[in-house]
Amino acid sequence: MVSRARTSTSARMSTSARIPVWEDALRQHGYRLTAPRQAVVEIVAESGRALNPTEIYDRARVAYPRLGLVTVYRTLEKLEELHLVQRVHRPDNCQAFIAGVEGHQHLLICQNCGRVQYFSGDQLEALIQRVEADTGYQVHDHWLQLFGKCGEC
Amino acid sequence: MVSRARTSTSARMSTSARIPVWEDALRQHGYRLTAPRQAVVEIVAESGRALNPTEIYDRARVAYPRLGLVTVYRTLEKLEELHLVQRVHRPDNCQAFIAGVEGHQHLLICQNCGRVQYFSGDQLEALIQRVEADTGYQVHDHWLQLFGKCGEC
DNA sequence: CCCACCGATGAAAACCTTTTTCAATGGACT
DNA sequence: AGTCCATTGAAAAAGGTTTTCATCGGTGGG
Repeated sequence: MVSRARTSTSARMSTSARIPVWEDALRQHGYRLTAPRQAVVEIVAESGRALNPTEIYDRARVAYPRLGLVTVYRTLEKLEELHLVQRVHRPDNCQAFIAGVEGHQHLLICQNCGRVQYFSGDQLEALIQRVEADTGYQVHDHWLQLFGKCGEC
Repeated sequence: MVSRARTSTSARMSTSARIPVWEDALRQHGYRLTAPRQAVVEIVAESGRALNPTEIYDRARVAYPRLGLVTVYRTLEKLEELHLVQRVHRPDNCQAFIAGVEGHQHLLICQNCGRVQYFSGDQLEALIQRVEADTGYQVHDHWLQLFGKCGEC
């Protein structure tokens, strides 16, 4: 029951299709494409759940056992800088990462299994204008996150 | 330029008026009211900015120099459990605390000085229903945070 | 008003995650 | 193939949070 106009980018681009895009982005920003980086990219690009550095490390070592945890941190830093991944904030854990999407989208997170879905169309302009008038703040950015239970949980 | 109906609870209750309420809440839940706790409560209740444990520790020690950092952590844990304080999540730091308010309200945070203001009236019901229909998730909770620049910055 | 109990405290140690350091490695371009 | 320098992994350092434990002191009962 997904209306086309509202389909999230993560649904539009298959997770495996994301990998060459990320690898190009790394190269185009002067970063070398190495085996340990490929192992990290592969895990994060293909996960529909937010993963923390240790989880990524454990999973990526299956494909590349020599991988060091430090490299996971360093690769995530670069992927975040290129907006290829983004950090997911949850009440108990703000150190998890998920593949990013283009444009302004928000997250819907399953509290049970951690599955993450993007959505857009928040229409907060009126609210933001009202809050600006009420408080004297200038609003430059906003976060909206929904928490719940996914269809499979 | 604050419209009355929308005034935040934090504006309605003066920060100093919050202290006896908090102290009662602690007692009513079987927690003792001690000097170190009072020192912590006073700092958090009176701050309009989100403070992290070390900042609270530094400020509270002015009034109570024997205070230990561990007590700050333990007191924050209890205040959070009683919903008297809440954690503030920001892109770079999710370990800061601010006095909580009753009911469902959201945060507006100054990116420059850290001043925090509550607001309400998000009217996200329609959006949430649409996202539920699109994704098959059941939404149980949401976070909305605005970031910007306060009137004094 | 004093006592006794047991929750609360502070210091130190343990823990866990993240960052820094550094010598060795190996992509990418010539 | 050779050179340069970004990248790597291991180890150490750093930082922040939690646990441990002996002592202290609020609070309620006598």
